Amino acid sequence: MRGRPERNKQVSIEQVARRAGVSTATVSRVLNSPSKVTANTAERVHEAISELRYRPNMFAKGLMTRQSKVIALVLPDIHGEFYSELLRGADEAADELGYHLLASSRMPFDVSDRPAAAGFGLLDGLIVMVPTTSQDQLVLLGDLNMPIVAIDRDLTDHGFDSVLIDNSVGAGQAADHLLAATPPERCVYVGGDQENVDSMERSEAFRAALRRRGAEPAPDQIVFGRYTASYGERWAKEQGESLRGRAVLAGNDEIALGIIAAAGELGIMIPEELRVIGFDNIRLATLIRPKLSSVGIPLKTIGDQAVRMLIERLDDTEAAPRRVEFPTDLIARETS
Amino acid sequence: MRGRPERNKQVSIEQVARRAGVSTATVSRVLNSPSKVTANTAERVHEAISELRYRPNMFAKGLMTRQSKVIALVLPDIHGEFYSELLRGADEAADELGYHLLASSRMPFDVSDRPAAAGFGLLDGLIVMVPTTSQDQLVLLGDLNMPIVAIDRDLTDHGFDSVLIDNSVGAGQAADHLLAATPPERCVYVGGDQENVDSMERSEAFRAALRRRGAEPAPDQIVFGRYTASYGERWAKEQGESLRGRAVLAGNDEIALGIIAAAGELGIMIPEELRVIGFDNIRLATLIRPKLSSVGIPLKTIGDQAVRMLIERLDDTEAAPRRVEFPTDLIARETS
DNA sequence: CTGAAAGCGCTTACAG
DNA sequence: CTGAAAGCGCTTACAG
Repeated sequence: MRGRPERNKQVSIEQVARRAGVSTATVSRVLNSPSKVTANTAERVHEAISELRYRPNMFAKGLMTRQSKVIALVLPDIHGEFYSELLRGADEAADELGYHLLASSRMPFDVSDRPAAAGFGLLDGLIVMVPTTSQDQLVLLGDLNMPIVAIDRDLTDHGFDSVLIDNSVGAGQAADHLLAATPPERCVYVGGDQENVDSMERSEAFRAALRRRGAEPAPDQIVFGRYTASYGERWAKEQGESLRGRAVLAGNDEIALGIIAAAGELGIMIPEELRVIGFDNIRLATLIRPKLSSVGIPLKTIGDQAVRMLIERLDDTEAAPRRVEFPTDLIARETS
Repeated sequence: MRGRPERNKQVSIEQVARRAGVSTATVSRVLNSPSKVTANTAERVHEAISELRYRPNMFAKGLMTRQSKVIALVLPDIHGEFYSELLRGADEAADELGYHLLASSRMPFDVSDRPAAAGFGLLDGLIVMVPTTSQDQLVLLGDLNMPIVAIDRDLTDHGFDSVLIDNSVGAGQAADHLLAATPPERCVYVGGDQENVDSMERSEAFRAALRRRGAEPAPDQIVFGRYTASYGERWAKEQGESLRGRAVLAGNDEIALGIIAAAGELGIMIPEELRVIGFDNIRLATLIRPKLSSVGIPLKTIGDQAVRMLIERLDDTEAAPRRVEFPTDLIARETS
């Protein structure tokens, strides 16, 4: 007989039990606590299971156990190079610990109303990257009433474990690196969205580095826009010839790439006439020529850590929220 | 019976019913079929719901309804630029249709054994990108016994709806474009993994284009490696000076970027001395200078289509598997 | 070690 | 329109 299998004809634990000549309780035991069962009966049950191609109903199971063994990673968007390593680290850790990790780009807005968002009810916990300082999102997270680990934002005060990125170290290194060969007044920070926490922290580290040299950055030495290449390109083109002799720390690699592209069109040589350092150290950084200097973030480690914290939290809802912070690090290459 | 084991304080439909002075059936109705309920009682129930902050237990609900309104998109890996648009298209369609989309990079191997993989049991359906010709994976998909839509591979014979990419159109355009200014014997296809269906199809289209000009490609004019920039770079460096005057169609943009990077180091000018066309048209293509020519794939449309087919399939398990194919298209920019 | 039975929190015919 | 009740497919104390 060919054709697609019929789904509605699901085999239940009851049928397995009957086939193996045992009770459903025993079938359940061989599946969940094999040590409580004779090798003999276990074998009979396993036979029945594979003969019938039995697969437990996860809804029924979840209804009793109150867990699904699936967790999700919610990112502002799952697109782009940036999250690659984060996902990879999280994925591997989840797998190692017997959980399944799913990624979502949608925040669970309006959980109570939107039917689709109800899917979150099936998850044991959430890892959420919260890049803005918006209060609304926090309220929503609280309403979710489930174990949550925050990435990139300290939410321990709100009761959430938090995995943080220390932007100041790497941004400071980058600024110092630029300042070593370019006068302070020719250095500039071109950041992403102003509401973005990382973007702010990086700008502050940049400002601090200048101050350490006794220089106060002018307003146009610290600017904010968007985390996109097109913003970088636009900014650079607005600067035009005045770009020559400057050194820029970009809010992320995309912005840096946009600036570099614009410089190419303007005939400005990098790094001879314009020095650029990006942030995030996306894989692409080593793909272009000259290779992009960038501040690296240990994203894989961060993903790994977030998963471990979440799964520990699942076992102990009461423990005080923990906070872990990872440093960033300048990787000087050819553009600086 | 002694006191009930107070495992949790989750509020149930029962408590809502009591508070509103109605039966649980009525509460369920105001949630799922409001038209069957008086406005008056509906209001009372809604009040109780928000006072108690009631949230339905999705496991119990799923046990009855046999659906979760959650679907997943399984990709070889969720990393990298390539899948951005695919995810975006799928995400938006799912949301529009009242479903929640989750992404996973793990194929549901060993579903019966691995506890983590059991999470798939909570999904209503799957969209799977199957880039290889491996038989094993097909068997696994069949074992899953759930609605599945395949992307990039025609699995209608196996009972799965399929969304296909017509590589030949775009690859043919690209080859013709190269052949218009470079003699056939100087043109080469540098592909990804040989087992990859797309990589093969693209090479065939390339070969066909040469033949249309009466030229038979030599073995070293069609090579396979991996879908990575480092492979492209390695290949290009092996060619060395012989690169000059060649025109290459790369298996994807990453390979193209690797080749371009190597050319940069070798001092070979693009496009004057070496012409390059990539595949996939990742966002990065317009970010480098010269801008990368590339064959575009309508990934967003593909993601959208896959979701719609899957959700339609959910409503009608019996209909014959459908197949939809989308064309590719050359976007000539500066590297060719 | 094993089974009978209660119960998890919902939905939905079936009566009223 | 509404309620009582059966039942979805599991797990797990409780007895034996």
